[in-house]
Amino acid sequence: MAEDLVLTATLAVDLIVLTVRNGALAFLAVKRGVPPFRGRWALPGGFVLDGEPLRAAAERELVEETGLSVGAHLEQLATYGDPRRDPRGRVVSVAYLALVPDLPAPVAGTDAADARWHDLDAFRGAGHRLAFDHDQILSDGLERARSKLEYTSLATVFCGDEFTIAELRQVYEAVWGVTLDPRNFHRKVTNTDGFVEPTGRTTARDGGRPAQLFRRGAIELLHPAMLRTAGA
Amino acid sequence: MAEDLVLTATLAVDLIVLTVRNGALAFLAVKRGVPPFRGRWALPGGFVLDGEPLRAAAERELVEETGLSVGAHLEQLATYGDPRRDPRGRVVSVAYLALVPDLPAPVAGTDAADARWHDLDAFRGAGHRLAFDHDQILSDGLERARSKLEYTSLATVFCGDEFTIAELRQVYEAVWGVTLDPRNFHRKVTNTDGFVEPTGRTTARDGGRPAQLFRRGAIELLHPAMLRTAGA
DNA sequence: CGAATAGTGTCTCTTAGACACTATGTC
DNA sequence: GACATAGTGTCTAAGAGACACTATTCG
Repeated sequence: MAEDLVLTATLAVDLIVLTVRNGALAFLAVKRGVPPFRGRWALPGGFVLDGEPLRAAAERELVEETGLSVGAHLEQLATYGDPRRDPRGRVVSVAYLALVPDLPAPVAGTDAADARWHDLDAFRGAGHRLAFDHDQILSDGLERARSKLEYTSLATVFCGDEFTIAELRQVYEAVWGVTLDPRNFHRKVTNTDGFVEPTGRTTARDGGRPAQLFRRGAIELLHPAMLRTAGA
Repeated sequence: MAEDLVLTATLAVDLIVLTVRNGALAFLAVKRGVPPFRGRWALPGGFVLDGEPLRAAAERELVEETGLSVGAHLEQLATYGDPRRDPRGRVVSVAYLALVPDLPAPVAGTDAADARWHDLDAFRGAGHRLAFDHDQILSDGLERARSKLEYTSLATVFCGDEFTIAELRQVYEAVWGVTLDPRNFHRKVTNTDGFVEPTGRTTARDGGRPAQLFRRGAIELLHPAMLRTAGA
């Protein structure tokens, strides 16, 4: 292996930030203010700095580009290193997946012309294309999120600190694109030890019988798993 | 973001190559022939070349260092980018996980003093430590393999082209470190459409009643999943 | 009151797991 | 024959899903 052939690449991080807004799955995008792909929507992200851990770079870039901070859940997704994925040269990007509750509107940072939440189905239905290979990255992140809802209690990170069972169900319905039976869902969630814990308080924000409020339980893995089967 | 602070890192790939030998889970290691960590066991891997896709680098390094080629299954695992993970400087490593059938002994390449299969439990039981952060990478790969056996048909890639149900069961037992009921396992596997397909041939290599031989089926995802619960 | 949402009871079907039993080879 | 491994039958318990029913609010 000749030393002069060894690659020194520019390292970037990109973020798939998912949330549930108005019952629909949404992701965070920034409109590029500089070339390449100027004016196109892209995932938030940017270059890793010298001496900076990858995860720290992801957190920093999110704040810089959108004014939001992650808090809830941030995990590494995958690394994208196709030699031609960036027209500027060899840029290898480590993608991170963040799942967050319904946050305020983002504020575009210096390199961005705009930043906002996009309803995922609407964005794709309109035929929009993200910059670089970000459509692929977004798809991979979405698939990771969908499958993690099955066997972990991660759905709770989409909710606020206190939430009703119905709100939690709407998370599953939005992420999986299915309709679940509210009664069976309620029993399943409340019977799984450690999934959610009652706070003792109630809310009537939905107009019917007041619902109990819950918070995240201690467990991370669900036994048995939630099933992605569609209901009525 | 000042341009002079942007990181240009050296990119590497490392491989966790797992197989089942003599009923035990084993991984492939090379003894380092050059500093740093000279003389220590490490995962096979090396630097990505200019213009080379990451996955191609993983395949190339495996052949160069051990004479083995992957064939069966190779997937990206995670990327390790701690600024101090390599004493030579900032080296970011993309780890790949390979699952292979029982292959011949590896042959050490030019940079390696030795290359061989290590029984995983014996290696750890003896208190050996891999170079760099490779213990962590190995653990992560192992955990990925363990969980993927649950919900995919990947266990079959540990077997040869034709295998008996008992051989497939031994894969699960070795990877999960449990004992499974042969009768229930047999029924479960053969009743899951597309998991394995009968070849019509039999073998008597284990001294009892001849067993039917099967090959991999078409499906990739198992419904319902295999459960990691220990049997008698 | 009706409408709406929260939550429980209960039935059926499928599957996991335990394990008795039968089948077919070698020695 | 004994022994070993392959494979089937059957029972029980638990969970998924369907859905009738009760509970508690608002207007």
